[in-house]
Amino acid sequence: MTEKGLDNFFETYLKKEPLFLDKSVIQSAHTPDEIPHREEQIKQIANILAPALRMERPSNIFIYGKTGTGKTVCVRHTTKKLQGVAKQNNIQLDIIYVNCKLSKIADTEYRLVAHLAREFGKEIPSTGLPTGEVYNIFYKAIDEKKRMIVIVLDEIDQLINKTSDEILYNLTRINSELKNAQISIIGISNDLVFADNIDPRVKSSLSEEELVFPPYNAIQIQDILKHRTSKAFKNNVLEQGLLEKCAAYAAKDHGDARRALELIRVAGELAERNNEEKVSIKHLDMAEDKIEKDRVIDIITTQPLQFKATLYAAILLKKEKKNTTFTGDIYEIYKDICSKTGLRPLTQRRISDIIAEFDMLGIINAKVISKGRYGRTREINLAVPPAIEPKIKEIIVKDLGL
DNA sequence: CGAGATTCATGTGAAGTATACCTTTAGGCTTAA
DNA sequence: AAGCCTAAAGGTATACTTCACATGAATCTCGTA
Repeated sequence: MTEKGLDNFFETYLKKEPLFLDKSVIQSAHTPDEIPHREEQIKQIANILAPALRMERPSNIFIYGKTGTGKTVCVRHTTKKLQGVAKQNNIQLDIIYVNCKLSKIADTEYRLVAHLAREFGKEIPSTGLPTGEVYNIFYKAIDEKKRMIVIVLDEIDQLINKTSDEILYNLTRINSELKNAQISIIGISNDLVFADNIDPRVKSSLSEEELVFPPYNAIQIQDILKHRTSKAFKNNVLEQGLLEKCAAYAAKDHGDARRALELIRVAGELAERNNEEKVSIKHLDMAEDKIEKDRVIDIITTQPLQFKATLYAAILLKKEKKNTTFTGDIYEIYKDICSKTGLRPLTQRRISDIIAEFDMLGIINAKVISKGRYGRTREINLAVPPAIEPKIKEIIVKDLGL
């Protein structure tokens, strides 16, 4: 594009009628004022948390529900309101929200507690301190004055699966050590059976109250979509039947409202980019692809080099022969890649773990199978759409300097 | 022919190692009175 | 003498390695019909 062309481009962009009225309303960070079909749950959470306003420690809450059932939104909404009232009445109440899944923020006990302490303005080094010491710093930081603290641990199942349930034990035990402050924990889990695997002692103290968020049905998702899109989009830019279709997409396996909202937002962005006046079903399909693509690419670019090399081996191997691959094959190719790039090869033991992690991330499907006489291994398949494989390869090749 | 033993290739758990980073402590140097 | 800097000592978390044992169905072996 020439300079002149670029000028023109921005000029026309500015003149162009935007399709959006207020895009932020359907972005994932947005906490709406009204949450349809969750009145009951919000009421319950509010009831449980209300004692905080009288400086009585609210019961710990454990919330289950699949993705996109409004768990996070409801908790954020309720805590926000709670904090608002507390502030007006000069009540010392802190709400801390931690998403355990966001890579590297809180994926070990140390990092979680360090993160919490940092929320209270303490400097915690990334490594080197005993975990117990970090707990102490945290205790001291919060126990300075009389206050209530509500800690929201989102996607807590990820954290516990990766480490152990000791973290929860320590956290629930903190209260007995505190003189002034009191903390209350809200755990949010996507995994419905997750709590069955944790220490019963921990479980009973953590889930003094339990809430289950059922999936939305298609009608409810439509409702939510209507509600939000009416604020986000201009009138009449959504093609007839689009919301219904979008809701149907999202309700395919279970009612995932977050996904529905993301779909419609991305569809809108795509339509706008193509200078179209209406968002149509075509865009919805494109959006579905784009979301998946962005998700995968985002995960891959942030992986360490060794992980990339491993994934590259899996991709190469898939090209070579169409049928499924096994750990040993991948390891051989991986070693080749290492020697070509000067990367220090890791052991097969480690690669096995890396493969398992990619499985968790949903980048590959790995199933442990026994081939009888011919041993036992993982049966590995790429789980990324073939369309974006070249893109992934490109990224990895560049990063590995091949 | 069928039950039990064997076998393979790797899964998996535990313990050990390397690295990077932390705090504490003690000694040496500087500085100011 | 007090204050500050530096280096050594002693400690931790994390990512990885090493070691050793666990797995589980295809295949083999061998006793029996």
